[in-house]
Amino acid sequence: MESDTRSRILDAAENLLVQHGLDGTTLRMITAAAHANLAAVNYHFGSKEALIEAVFRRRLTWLNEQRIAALDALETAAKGAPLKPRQIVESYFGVTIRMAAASAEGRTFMRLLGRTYTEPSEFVRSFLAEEYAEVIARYKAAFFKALPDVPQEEFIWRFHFMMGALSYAISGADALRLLGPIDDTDPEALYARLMSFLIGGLRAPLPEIHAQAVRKPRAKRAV
Amino acid sequence: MESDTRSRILDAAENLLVQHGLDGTTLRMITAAAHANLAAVNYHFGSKEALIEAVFRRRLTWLNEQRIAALDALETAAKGAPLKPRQIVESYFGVTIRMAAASAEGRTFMRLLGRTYTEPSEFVRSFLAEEYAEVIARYKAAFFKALPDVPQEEFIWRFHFMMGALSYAISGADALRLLGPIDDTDPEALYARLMSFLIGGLRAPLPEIHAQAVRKPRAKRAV
DNA sequence: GTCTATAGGGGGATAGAC
DNA sequence: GTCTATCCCCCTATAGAC
Repeated sequence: MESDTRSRILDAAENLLVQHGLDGTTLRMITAAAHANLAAVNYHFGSKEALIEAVFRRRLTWLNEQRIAALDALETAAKGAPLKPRQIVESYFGVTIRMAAASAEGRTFMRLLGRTYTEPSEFVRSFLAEEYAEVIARYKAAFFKALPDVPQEEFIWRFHFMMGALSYAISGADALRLLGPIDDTDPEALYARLMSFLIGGLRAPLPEIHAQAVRKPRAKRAV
Repeated sequence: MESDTRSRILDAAENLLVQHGLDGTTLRMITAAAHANLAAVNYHFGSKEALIEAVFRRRLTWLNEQRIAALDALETAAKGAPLKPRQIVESYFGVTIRMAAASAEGRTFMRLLGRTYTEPSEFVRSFLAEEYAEVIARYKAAFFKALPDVPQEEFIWRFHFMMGALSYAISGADALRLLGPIDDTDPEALYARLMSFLIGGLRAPLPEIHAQAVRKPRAKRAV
């Protein structure tokens, strides 16, 4: 069961990053936890930033491939017809929740990912943008086709809100436990709850601004 | 227009914290931006942690008082009858969005707050718990009364999801702009969009797990 | 109250032996 | 590939002059 130093460093970094954040995790903490030497990080990865990037890419590349594969399967089955919004949501978020459900490592990573969406660090932003480019393009296209009545800008906001709910769902342990004792040990239940909420939000009546925008293009811009 | 050193430090810290995070912001950055001396932070606040706490409490105490006042007004008007879920949601999130809408400082602070919910740092968690205790208790009680059919655990999750959507809504500029060009300069539009989504999610049909839980208490726990 | 100067610790990175 | 030792930088906090 001896894994090589490189993998041990990645595992240790993943665990520590989710606990202490990007800046709060030091190379000394990582190498100590990985039973490796301090210099090993620079030998294997080149720098702290490059290590962090490797931690994300290791699982994120695979995750996004799964998402695309799930969408491919749906679209093949539909033979060119638009998908149901529910199918698309289940496809995207289902793959995500399933990764969290499959293993403790998956959960750790998803929590790290949830935290990191709000991390404005430039270098993180750039490689996340790279990793997500294809998935985003594919799912946006599928949603636009499935919901031709929803203005694209509205949909982008709703997808954004869905990501927020997902993020909190996964990092639930960290964020406001203030709300009350919650049982987040049952991924199937979490999946069902989240899906119900997301579909409800996605299919909600459009806010009035759209009607206004059509009828009165020169309406006052509210403060 | 000369403000005192203490206020200038708080303002500078607020701006820098949202850009660079808690660990990424140094006292040197803050005092330089505030045109104050490095030692001034320790003189006025005692430590970096105490300064951060002061940054949050300065606006959060007021914000939560507003939320409670809004709920008080609704409940007085209702004379003991349950409120509509929509009213409660609009009350809580409306106050929040309004603070973001009112000024650039409000927006900055709300983005900082959104980021911080996922910050697992112990000292942050403890003073946030303190600041939120009363609001959470009041709103939970109002929701339970308004939605007697929704199991409390389900509601706690849904409130959690709503907080996530709110958080992403406010920190929209930071998080996945990948989704596409979004216009977050119109708080009224954002309010309308978010409210529509949140109400849709809150009122969504309950997931099947509840029916199962009632009918088969000994049902297999899904992995 | 505000400054300078500095203590004292910890950070990332690297040189060079093995 | 892995280690030790070390460089050099930046951090928070404080002592003490003004």
